[in-house]
Amino acid sequence: MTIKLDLRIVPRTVQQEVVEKLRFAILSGVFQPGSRLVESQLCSSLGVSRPSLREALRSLQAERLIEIVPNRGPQIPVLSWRDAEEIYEVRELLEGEAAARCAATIKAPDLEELSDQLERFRRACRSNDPVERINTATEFYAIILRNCGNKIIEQVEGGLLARVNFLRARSMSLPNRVKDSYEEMNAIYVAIKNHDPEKARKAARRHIANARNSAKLAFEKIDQPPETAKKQAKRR
Amino acid sequence: MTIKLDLRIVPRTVQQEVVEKLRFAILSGVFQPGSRLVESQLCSSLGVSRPSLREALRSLQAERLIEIVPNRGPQIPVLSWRDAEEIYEVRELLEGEAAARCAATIKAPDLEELSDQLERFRRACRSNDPVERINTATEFYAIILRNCGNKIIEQVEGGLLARVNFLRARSMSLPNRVKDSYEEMNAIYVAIKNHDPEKARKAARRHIANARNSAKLAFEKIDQPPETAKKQAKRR
DNA sequence: ATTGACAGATTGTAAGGCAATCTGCTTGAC
DNA sequence: GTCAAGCAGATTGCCTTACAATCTGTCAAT
Repeated sequence: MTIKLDLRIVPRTVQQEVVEKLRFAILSGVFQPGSRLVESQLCSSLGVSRPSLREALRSLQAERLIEIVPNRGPQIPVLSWRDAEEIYEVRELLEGEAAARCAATIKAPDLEELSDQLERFRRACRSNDPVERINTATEFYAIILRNCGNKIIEQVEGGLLARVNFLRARSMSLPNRVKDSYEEMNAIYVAIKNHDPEKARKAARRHIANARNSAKLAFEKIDQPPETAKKQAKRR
Repeated sequence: MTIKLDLRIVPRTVQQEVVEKLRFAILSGVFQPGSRLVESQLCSSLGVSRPSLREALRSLQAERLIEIVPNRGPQIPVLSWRDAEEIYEVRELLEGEAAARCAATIKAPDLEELSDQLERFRRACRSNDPVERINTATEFYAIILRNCGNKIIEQVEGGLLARVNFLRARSMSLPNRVKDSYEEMNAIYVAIKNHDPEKARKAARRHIANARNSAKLAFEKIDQPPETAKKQAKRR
């Protein structure tokens, strides 16, 4: 079997770099939800012209990472709990399906990669590095999604995950959540290893459902001081 | 109960109009798959400046209605059958879920609207107006999606539907497909009316699965003369 | 306290320009 | 005749400048 390698070189354009930089910044929580992004400021801090920046903003708008109100400009959307909940509901469907397909079709080398990644997550849990926990967990899901045999699921999930990602850091830091999280992910892995699609689907769904519940607790904690939130809302 | 009316006026910007016009044009099949879109031509035919057009193109790119290759510009993506199949697979999941939720929660007035729309579709089937058939069928699904209580499902489905829409006109025109289609949609409606979520889910999934099979036949019919397709591909 | 008007800030859109890249055609060598 | 090299035109990526439309906040007037 020959190695299937994609040699295509995709030139990196300014526009792409801006999209990636801004996406990373948004996901990292650099901008407060509800805050406005001023084009001229972004231009100077990124070192690009306004047209290039505006193209990048349109891309992010279509990804729903920012909202653009005509004549007011781009701003970081304020995610209500209901919004987040709906995303988790769809993720439950899609990740369940992905895990089931994965269990049916995954090959040995990919399975091994999944196992390694789970181990990495376990180690990250023992250490006290929340960023590493998120990264290893994300990569664990990513392997499942890559091997589910359906690129659309992968694409859609990627978009949804981005939008609730900032909740994950908080919910992961809830007491006991890390340990539960590992056990749930291990259950998914075992079901996939045993090529049991329905068990894998259930395990994945349960995992997302639990993550949703943790996220809800975390969300209420964030939203608890309503004074600050209301002032913020009024100011814009 | 007071009437809940959204009085907000959203000013229409040039870039929005361009996005809508181009999206409509793409979905209507004005451009051949694989053909390139030249910015200067689009600018003059739309009567807008290049920056505005390019912003609109970025939006469409993020919707995956066009592809933009650096230094080559935008082009209409060539949908392989596998791509289309994967979209149908995800639609089966999502529309099934939407129908089930709809069955659980839909209220009388919306149910009546659904019934009316089904009747409109039935009439469109009797007439020989393929455009009207597609429109009424699309609106039938849209009502279900609107009432499923999850905006994310609605959004994702909208994006997916757009990308396989051009296949629907062809698969609908296959012999007997119209009649089967009506009966399947009627089954969905009856299950929703009876507030039977699982039956609604199954009916919706069966409907999409059948639509997928018809689309496959239609797709093979399009793709049959490989000479033309290859010449087209070579030319770009 | 509410209204009205004004100034400053910001966005929406256009136009022009130039370097980098791609494409197709021609030329030249074998 | 075939194939590689090179050239010219077309096209895109990106920047700068510009200006009208719109929004926001302030301040005076009622």
